[in-house]
Amino acid sequence: MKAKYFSIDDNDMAKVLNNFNISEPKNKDFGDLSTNVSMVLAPVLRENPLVIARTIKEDIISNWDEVDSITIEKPGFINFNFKDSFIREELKKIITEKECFGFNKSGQGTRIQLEYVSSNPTGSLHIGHGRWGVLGDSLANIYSANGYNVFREYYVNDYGAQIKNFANCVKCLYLRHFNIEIPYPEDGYPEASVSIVVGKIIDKHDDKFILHGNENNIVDAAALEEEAVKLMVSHIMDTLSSIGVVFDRWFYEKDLYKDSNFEKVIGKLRDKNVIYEKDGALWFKSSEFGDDKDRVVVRSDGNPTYFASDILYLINKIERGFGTLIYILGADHHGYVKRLKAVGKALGIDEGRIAVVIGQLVRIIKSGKVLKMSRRKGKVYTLRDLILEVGKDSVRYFFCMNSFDTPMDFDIDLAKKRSNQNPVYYVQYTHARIESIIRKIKSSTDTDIDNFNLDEINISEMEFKTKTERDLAKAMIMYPDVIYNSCKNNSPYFVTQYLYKLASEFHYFYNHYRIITKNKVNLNRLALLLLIKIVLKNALKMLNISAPEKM
RNA sequence: GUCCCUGUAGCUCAGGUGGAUAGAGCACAGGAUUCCUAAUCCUGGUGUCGGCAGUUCGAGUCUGCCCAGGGACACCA
Repeated sequence: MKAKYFSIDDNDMAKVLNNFNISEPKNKDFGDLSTNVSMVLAPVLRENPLVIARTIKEDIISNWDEVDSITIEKPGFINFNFKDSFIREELKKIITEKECFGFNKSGQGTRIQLEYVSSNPTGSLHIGHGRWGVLGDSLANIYSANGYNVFREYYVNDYGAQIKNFANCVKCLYLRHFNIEIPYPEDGYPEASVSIVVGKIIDKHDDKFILHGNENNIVDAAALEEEAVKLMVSHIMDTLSSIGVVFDRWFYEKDLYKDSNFEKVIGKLRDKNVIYEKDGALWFKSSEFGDDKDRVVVRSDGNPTYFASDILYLINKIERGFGTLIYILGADHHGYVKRLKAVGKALGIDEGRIAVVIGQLVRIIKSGKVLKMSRRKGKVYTLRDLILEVGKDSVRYFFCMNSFDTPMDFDIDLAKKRSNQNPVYYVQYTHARIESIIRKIKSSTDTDIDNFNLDEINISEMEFKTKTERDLAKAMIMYPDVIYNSCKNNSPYFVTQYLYKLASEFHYFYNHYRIITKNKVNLNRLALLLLIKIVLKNALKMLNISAPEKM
């Protein structure tokens, strides 16, 4: 049998390594961990999986110090339990690592840039932007926790046709305020939303942008545009920061065109022979690199397209030395993925360095009905409205609750409920309850909780007197895995799911066992409680959701 | 027409690399508090995993085709 291990050729070995797993079984009764390795080996070794399982059990797993009670089940699963001593060793890490418990170094300091939201500064953020913002921010936290060197960036489109259009709308409404009528742009933005910006400009600057005594040129359009963009960006910044979404850099599109950078890049692309002229426009040969068709870089009127900026920005990111670039885009932008990757390929950038996360769209549900958005009339339920209505914690939790692949419905009524129907409260209540117990210990027992030093707890002597306590301990030591996996899968919702599970186990524990009985504290359980508090806080911090002392 | 996403319990959704009896929450019904916050806990689940084929020891998971819903397909951004 042993000889057979060595007779596996590389091909089969790869297959085995790819397919075998060791994980928590769906059904807890099977044990703490389970592996399918013998079933994966069976076809390769041409041996009954049960026989292989027995060999592995005897020769390998039984030698592991961490493991207790190994069993073999039907098709060939090997199930085993952790020794309590192993769980205790893992628990010690919570005390030594504290707020860093759960972190790992798998990212090896790779510099990684995340770009998200990047909404045009021509209007308020909508609900979807909130989802990308929260997703991006949480993901950034998770990557950091996995040892990456993370940089968060918002790309401001302050260049091109859309911004000109916006500027014209602003100009028109601004002049109208001073009784100068010019026609409102036909494809202009809704007046209702533009007028908010214009109102602010007038409050701040009054008629500063009016050029007096000049018949042909009545307004300083460039300065007005600059001010309008500035106000919009700061409005967006305020909204996002109110839910904890902050950036290391706000990157302005205009900067890409400084110092004739554009001409230089076009020159480079020409040298690489990936660009050509047709119908008076300049085209990029994206179809040669996996896109459906070639794309225009410079229009026949001489203006660069948005795609041109994409190219410049991509090159800029690479030149700044980021190892991996993550783009978080809404589903309405998925068409860009192919051309973006095409540019990467054309420039010889390793494919794995450009990752695109496509998030599906969000609908608002209010009183059981889909809230209809009428952009034209400017009657939009904005992100700011949502934040004001349900609050930061609910916004963050709800946006992290689902896989981003799922189009999501945001149920406003649910998010506002202060009851067990609302998962945010359920999770936060756990923390508040722990704090409450601590207060109680302080006020009505002789245990000196203020000087109760976790470092002094002798975890090695901790006992798991009930299955509940052991399960709680086990749930806690699984937390680092959650952080690792949620990074690997770009899925912050693993953390929300974990939080809910941990909260649920805690509430069960709380309802069935007492920490304080007749003014005496059960120190074993108190220790467990304080450990949960740390893990809970860490997980909440990963999603930037508050851990309240009281509720 | 082409491309992307989705289809799992009444509703909202998990089901990370195929694995054991497909799971949570909500809703609904009943129960629990002399005692640390009842914003809690306990009990109650027969589902054509959208459909049909295929791959294999094994498919909700992989492949193909079909059906349904959402989104994207500009010298707009």
